[in-house]
Amino acid sequence: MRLGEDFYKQDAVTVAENLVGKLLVRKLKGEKVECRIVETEAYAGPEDKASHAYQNKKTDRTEVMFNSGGCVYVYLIYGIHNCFNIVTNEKGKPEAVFVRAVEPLSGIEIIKEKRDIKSKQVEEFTNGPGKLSQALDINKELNGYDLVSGDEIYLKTDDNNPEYQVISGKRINIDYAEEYREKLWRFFIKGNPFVSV
DNA sequence: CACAGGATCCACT
DNA sequence: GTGGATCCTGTGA
Repeated sequence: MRLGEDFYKQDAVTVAENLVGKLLVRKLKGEKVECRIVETEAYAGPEDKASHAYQNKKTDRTEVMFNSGGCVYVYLIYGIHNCFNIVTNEKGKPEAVFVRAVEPLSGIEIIKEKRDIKSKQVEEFTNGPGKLSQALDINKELNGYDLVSGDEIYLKTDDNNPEYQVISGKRINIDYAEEYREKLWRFFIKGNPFVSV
């Protein structure tokens, strides 16, 4: 079942935790490429020193984070990689969930084509934020895209109800965030080979 | 207008 | 384990 508005309008930590195990559907070349989300991080509002929207900082880049939950936030990092985020909570509250890793379920051939690396390890195709963005052709054109009503990219529940355990931990590469480094706002599926670290 | 730096990845040693 | 890539963005002059 497709995730609706209500799901995204919860706080970022709740959404981050519940997003693990959900399916990400991306339309590429007229085909539906499906992936299971295996790792997320919450960037939770104006008090979070790790967030781009810390202290409600509103700029051209962070503006989408202030939209109501359910739209896409894409930004470029290190001049190279796009990062895929999902905006959460009510309009005016700048919160988002960063999707760090996914497990491909269908459309592997398309993913391989989009990724251009020597390694043939399947895990290497989508086990990191920049990697999954490249694999699923996620770029700035999708910034602000509506996951609730759009057709190019959206989320749904996994109706096969697989067994998995969700673990929380500290977020990655946010050394600048002082005491917010310690927050256990990273969530991932225990033992899943596609988890990034 | 100029500049520093980043929610990373990959090839190489 | 490590360094280079590479460019957009935010900031301050």
